[in-house]
Amino acid sequence: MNVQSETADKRKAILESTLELIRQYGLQGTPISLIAKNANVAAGTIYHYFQNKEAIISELYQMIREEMLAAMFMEENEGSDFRAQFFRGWTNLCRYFISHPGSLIFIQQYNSTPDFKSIKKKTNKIPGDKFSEFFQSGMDTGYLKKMEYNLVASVVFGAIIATAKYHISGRFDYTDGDLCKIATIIWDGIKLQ
Amino acid sequence: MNVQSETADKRKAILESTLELIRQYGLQGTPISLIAKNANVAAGTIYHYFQNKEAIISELYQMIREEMLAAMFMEENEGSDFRAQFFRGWTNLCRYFISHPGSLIFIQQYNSTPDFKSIKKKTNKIPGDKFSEFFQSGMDTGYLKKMEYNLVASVVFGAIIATAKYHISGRFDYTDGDLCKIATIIWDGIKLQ
DNA sequence: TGTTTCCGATTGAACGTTCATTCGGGGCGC
DNA sequence: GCGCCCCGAATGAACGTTCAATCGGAAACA
Repeated sequence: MNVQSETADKRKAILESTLELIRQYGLQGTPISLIAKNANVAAGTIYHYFQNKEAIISELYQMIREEMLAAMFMEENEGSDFRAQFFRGWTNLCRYFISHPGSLIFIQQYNSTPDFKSIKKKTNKIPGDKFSEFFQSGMDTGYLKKMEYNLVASVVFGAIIATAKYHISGRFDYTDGDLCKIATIIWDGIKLQ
Repeated sequence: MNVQSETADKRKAILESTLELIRQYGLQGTPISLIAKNANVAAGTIYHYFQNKEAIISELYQMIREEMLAAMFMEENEGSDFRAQFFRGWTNLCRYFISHPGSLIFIQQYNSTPDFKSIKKKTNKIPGDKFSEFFQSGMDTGYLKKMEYNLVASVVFGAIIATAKYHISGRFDYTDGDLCKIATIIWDGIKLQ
């Protein structure tokens, strides 16, 4: 096929194939054999690139977490006011999940699969802090009601997940305008009245 | 043990044991053998009461859905005004999940397990309508902003799930007062300003 | 009451399948 | 010919499900 090292390609193919299959069949519904077939690779080859199935899952988890952060803080946010930053951040993350359904499904399944709970702990702390700082700054500058971070988090992140899930499942269809409306609802709930 | 028919007890024990094990080990992490041991029953006995594993899961799903509805519309809501009805309904459902962690975990896993998606369709319609009517009446009587149901649903239900999940996972602790504060955030977001 | 018959409830070993992982070998670049 | 990449059949553990055998109490009969 290509000139460039196929080694990297195979590894990437395995990861992509795994994510795609998990989106379709779920975490426990995608055996190694299927991953191999879908990546045009023999089952044994997978064990050349990864220690075991869990290592694939783990690497996908790390990748997706980084993508999420990158998606949320995509553009320069420094210049604009707090409300605009919030809207951009919220809709960005929501759109990320909507346009990467595999990522949402993966994260949901990963989080509700007790086997993987132990590994998670390592990388848990950083994102929470970043978000919490953002909302704290909103309170300090008088944009937001004074309230604890965990209360805001429930509403803000809960709505992101729910919206993306509804959209992906086909239960509802959300246009860009709808996302803005939802962000407005949330904003009206958290802003200093 | 007891005088009363042990037949009914065994059936119930199997269901309860299954729910408890799923809470601990997840849906695919609880084999029939474990369910049997935990219910003090032989593996074969389970197949006397249920056609197969899926039938147990299915029955649990129906049970929990009914419990959810009952929890949300627990008290008489007819007399009070819309705002009070909303607060009671929201906190009731949230508290239900917090005090029945197995139910939340089960529902989450069930919804994200493609194998069971097909059976779900049968009972999907009724609850959505009930909720949608409730919010529609709020808009008609001038309590809520005019907006489509699916926009409200994302925020309201998203926050319930997220709050209960945070609480159960031990990430945050929510007191009754906290639940009220979250409900207030949401109310401020959806009410007619 | 004592004995026999009968039937649903219960058991757990056995079965067939599926899965993650291993292993021995084949081909290709150096 | 050595090392690396890759293959796919083989392996064994785990699982859902089946089934022939047993249990225990209720009904029938004496």
